[in-house]
Amino acid sequence: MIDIKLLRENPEKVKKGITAKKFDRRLVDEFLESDGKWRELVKKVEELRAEQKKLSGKRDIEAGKKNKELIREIEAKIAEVEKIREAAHLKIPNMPSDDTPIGDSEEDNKVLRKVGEPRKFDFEPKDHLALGESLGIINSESAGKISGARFAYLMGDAVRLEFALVQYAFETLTNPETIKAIAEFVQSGHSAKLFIPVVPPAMIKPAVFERMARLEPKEERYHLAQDDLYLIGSAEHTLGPLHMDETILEEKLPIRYVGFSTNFRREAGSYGKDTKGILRLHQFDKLELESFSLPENSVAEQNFFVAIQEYLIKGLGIPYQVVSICAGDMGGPDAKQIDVEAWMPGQNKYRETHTADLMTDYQSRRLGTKLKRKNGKTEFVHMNDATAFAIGRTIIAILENYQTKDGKIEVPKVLQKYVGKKIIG
RNA sequence: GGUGGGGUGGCUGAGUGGUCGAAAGCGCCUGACUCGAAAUCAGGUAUGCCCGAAAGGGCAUCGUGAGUUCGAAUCUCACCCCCACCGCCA
Repeated sequence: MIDIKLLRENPEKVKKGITAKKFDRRLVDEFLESDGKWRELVKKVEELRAEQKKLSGKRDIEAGKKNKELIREIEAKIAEVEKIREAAHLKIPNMPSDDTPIGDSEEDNKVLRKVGEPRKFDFEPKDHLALGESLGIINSESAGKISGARFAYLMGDAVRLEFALVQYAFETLTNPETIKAIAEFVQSGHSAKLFIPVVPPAMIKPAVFERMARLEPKEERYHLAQDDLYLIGSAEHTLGPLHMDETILEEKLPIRYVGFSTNFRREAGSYGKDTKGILRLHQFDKLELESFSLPENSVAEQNFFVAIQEYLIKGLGIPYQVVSICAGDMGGPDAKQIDVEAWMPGQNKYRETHTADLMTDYQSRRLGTKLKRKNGKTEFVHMNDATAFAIGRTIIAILENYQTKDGKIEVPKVLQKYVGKKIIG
């Protein structure tokens, strides 16, 4: 939810932001109109309730009864207006940050930097599926028979790679020296608080999903009708509400988590897109960063997350580019979105492997996650979430970038001790 | 799944129809004492919303929602969650 004060005091600014995000600007007027009515009615009913208190203090039963009827009448009206007001408020997205590129689609995203030279092959590089199948570590065919399209079996060394990535990330994110160096690199004095590893629930209640502003698009979610629960599409979905309806003391911030989870996505609307291999599956494992921070530090926190992503992927020796996502292409709750895209020789292009979202107070306002300042004032915390590793996609990047002429895979140096070998094949 | 107990402020925890937005302790803030700190003492310390330039005033909130009542933390109903024990089970 965006700040009601901003809506009332600067509707033009909100309209501008909303339009940039390709939302209907009339939502703002809809909100303001119902908000005006709502305020009028609230004032009235509160006066009546004050009267009611006096009457009950005097034990004036008759007058109290009459007054009560009036109160009920107005309460009914308020409920009506409030429905419209709330609906409009919830639909209004977060405002894009000032440095977010304007644009409608992927084409308008801005490449901030490219790091690492794509490797020159002296043979025709294969794509990950061809490599994975011939090595017997990716099995799409059986998955198709057993579970359908967009499922896969990871086997053997692909599984070793998966858990190697998990260990590599956990080790990095809980290493005081590394985190301190990255934090200092981003901004002098930025908190070097370590990440708490989490395995969060993979199912979530609809109401909480809604409060995370992540239930929509619903057609993208798997719903378990029998228990009215949704499968998460990211660990973010159950990490974000971890401090729902809580007030956190200023000195406890930032709080940082790294969650491992299996994620479920219906991939509605992407029929025919990336249908081969493991780039876009209904089920995939991912390590996700989530943090709750002071508002004044949240921009640096996002940069910190991006720096961690770069550290991790650079450590693997995979070329990548960092992209600033334009207003029309980013998520509703985002104020700013930065993606890291890894070089994938099999497709001869960069593909998204990481994303870092700055939510400012948009989610925390819905979730009721607040902070209490040392001076006693409370406000909403700022939230950030980001990918540490989308494991499947990182495996793709490793297979394709590290393939040898005879179809084997060199294991990136930082992973060798976890995989237990230098060559797959 | 069964039985029992319970959800109260940043935390612990009292309170079973009106004087309760709520005792007490912890924590936190301010002041005194101190060279300074600790300890001690005194005072302060929930949130949201509405009206107001402000001072201030008002309303709501004791898991959530509905209800009974002139009046609800306290009574009724539904739901959610937690704990204990039993059963079942990876």
